[in-house]
Amino acid sequence: MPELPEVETIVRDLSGMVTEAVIAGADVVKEDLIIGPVDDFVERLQGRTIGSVTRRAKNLVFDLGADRMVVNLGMTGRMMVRQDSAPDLTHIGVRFPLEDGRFLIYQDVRRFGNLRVVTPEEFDAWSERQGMEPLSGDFTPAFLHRLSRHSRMAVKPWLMDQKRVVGVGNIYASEALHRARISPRKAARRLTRKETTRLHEAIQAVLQSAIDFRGTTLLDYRDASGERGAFSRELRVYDRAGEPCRVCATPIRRIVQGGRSTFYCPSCQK
DNA sequence: AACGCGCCCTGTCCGC
DNA sequence: TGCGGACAGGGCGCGT
Repeated sequence: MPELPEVETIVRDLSGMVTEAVIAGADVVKEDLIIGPVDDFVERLQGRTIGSVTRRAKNLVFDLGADRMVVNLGMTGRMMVRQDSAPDLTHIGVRFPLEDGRFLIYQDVRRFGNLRVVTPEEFDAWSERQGMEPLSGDFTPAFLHRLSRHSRMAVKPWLMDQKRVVGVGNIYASEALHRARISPRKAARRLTRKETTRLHEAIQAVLQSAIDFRGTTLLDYRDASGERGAFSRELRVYDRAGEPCRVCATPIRRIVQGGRSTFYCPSCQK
């Protein structure tokens, strides 16, 4: 579920809510969510102060001083702050009681998400293996164009591959390509310089706009307070098969690429 | 190396 | 009402 804007929204919220909070413990309800030994995970969290909450790619990163906790939300993961232990919630994966009496709750219906504790050195090594942050200054039209030269893949699944550029998932890949007026089926290496320039601009614009609207909620996504994202209403093509293109009124089409739905306007995106 | 595919898991919706 | 199949914001590991 969560792509860059959703994770960024959660991170900013959590940053204001739990920075300087002390983690009293970790009640691991679903052990398969934890990467590595569960007892080690719990031990390394207990009594630690949350120094900061940041984002790398689609992951939440909690700085705990000696270690870092990295959380990937998968499709249906949620990280929320509650005043109680959230007895009303189903599918709770991990409860983190805070010393001030509140609870940090990790909830995940499908359990595609995961949590792990790593050393700063392990974190840096992992971070270096990730693709580029699309909202960073290093992400330039020239960089995107150079990357695209090598791949015969269709640009839409190509864009979603996190080893190149991170944060763009199924929704924002379709949305960015529509804004850039590029067919999702076009081979990455066939993109012209003008197209990669438009795509660069479209990626940054759609991600920034989605952050401003606090993310997209289709079904499961919730922010750290349990609220929905408002970008759903701003979507131009995603989940709009058969509905008129907001630019030219041509019915939006749905195709499958790499087992995932792609939405596009056959008229705007040649 | 690059790429396509199946799979992990639970819930919902749609057609019959 | 029941049931099978398709589908859902991700990512890993496999084979070719």
